[in-house]
Amino acid sequence: MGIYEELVARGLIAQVTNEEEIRNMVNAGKATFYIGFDCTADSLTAGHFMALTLMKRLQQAGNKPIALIGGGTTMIGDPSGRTDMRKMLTREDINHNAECFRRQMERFIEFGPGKAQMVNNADWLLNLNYVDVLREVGACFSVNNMLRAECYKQRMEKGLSFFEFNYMIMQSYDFYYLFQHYDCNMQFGGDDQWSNMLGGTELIRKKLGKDAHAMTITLLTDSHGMKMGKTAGNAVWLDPNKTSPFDFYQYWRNVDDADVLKCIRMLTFLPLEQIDEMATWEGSQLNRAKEILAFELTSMVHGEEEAKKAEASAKALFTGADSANAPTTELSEADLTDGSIDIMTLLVKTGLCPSKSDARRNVQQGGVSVDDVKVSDIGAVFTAEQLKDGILVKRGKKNFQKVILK
RNA sequence: GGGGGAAUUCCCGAGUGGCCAAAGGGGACAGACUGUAAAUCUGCUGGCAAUGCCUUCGGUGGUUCGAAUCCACCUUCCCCCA
Repeated sequence: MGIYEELVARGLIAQVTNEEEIRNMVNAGKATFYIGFDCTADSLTAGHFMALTLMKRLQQAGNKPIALIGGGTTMIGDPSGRTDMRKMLTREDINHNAECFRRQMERFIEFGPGKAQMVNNADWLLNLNYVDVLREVGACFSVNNMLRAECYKQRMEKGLSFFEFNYMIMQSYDFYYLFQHYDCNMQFGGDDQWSNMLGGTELIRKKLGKDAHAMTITLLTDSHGMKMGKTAGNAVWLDPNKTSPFDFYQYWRNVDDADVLKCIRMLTFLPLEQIDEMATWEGSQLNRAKEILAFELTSMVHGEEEAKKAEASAKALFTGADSANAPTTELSEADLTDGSIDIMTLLVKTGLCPSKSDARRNVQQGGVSVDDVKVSDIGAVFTAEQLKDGILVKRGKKNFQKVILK
């Protein structure tokens, strides 16, 4: 089985421009492909993770990845699937973000001569001359066609500025540029990028009379059709300072029954035979599959060491065993009032609740416990004596902090 | 260029002088049930030194005892005509 067949079997491929040619090229390790990353934040997210694993899979099969940092395109912002315009970022922010991306990617992909490369489209986009671009590139685009593109549909109702409308042209130019200067013959991207990507292959055909390829990755959605990798609108980050390894682990540990197998297939590197066997598991047995998923992904992103810790913490928390690896908050004497601390202040200090009002609600609704004893009195107080040995504070079933007085 | 409309809390969306921290829905959070799942039911959803006080209805001023609500100007967006 070639790499292309494996990608299909894992359900990773959504659309391709020419299946036959792409299969041959990819299986023979002859593709030089790029994936663009918009650097709108200072960390990659779980959503980018799939793209990273895909680059890795293809690299292992002998193909050459190019990670394109959108230092130039981020100056505009992709309107695809958005209902409002993105906030404009400054150049300094964008450069900082690009640097953060690079560090995270190096964990997955081998960069170096003859291996993967990283490029920044700021290097060629920012110096373009407006009139030249209009004459050379703009002439190749039909506004009529662009308006029909799926990615602008939503914006046709809310309004789309000319500024953003140009995003597709910039992205197409990237491919055109990489095709000429880096022998890049294929573009990868999320399925929502399809129309932007076709813009690139069209441009190359019109300007150079040559064929380039495009291939999209299935968007990872849950059983309700929502994009995965987000919790309550917040992204699940790959940066351990933004999403702790434990929270990262828990995110995957808690996916829907209906989504586990799909996630394992698409995101992990476990052999397909092993996955097919898991597919026969049912009911509560799926919990085992979720543990595997969470462990595999956490070790890829944060290392096996961290994955083991997260797994141990999770087990300890839910089985009531020792809490040696629990996330810990250290308090000092200064955090105490008259040698003790009340439950509401404690919840806020540990970050378990955002405000005292919220802490009060949680206590009143019976969601708070300390060392597995429910706290129902909002005036409950803990003394320095109790805190010295450490106590385990829980809000709800899944949020907890060990608190210790230093 | 001309005319008309809109901006409300995490999101959608009611509210057109006091009864408004602001209906309803979604989401989130907590509880019950479970398998750390889903579905369902219940509670809850600005903050605080909490039967009270403070901040919030695009921005800035104004009218009024009192403004999300009225007036002026500004900003942004939508629609129609050119």
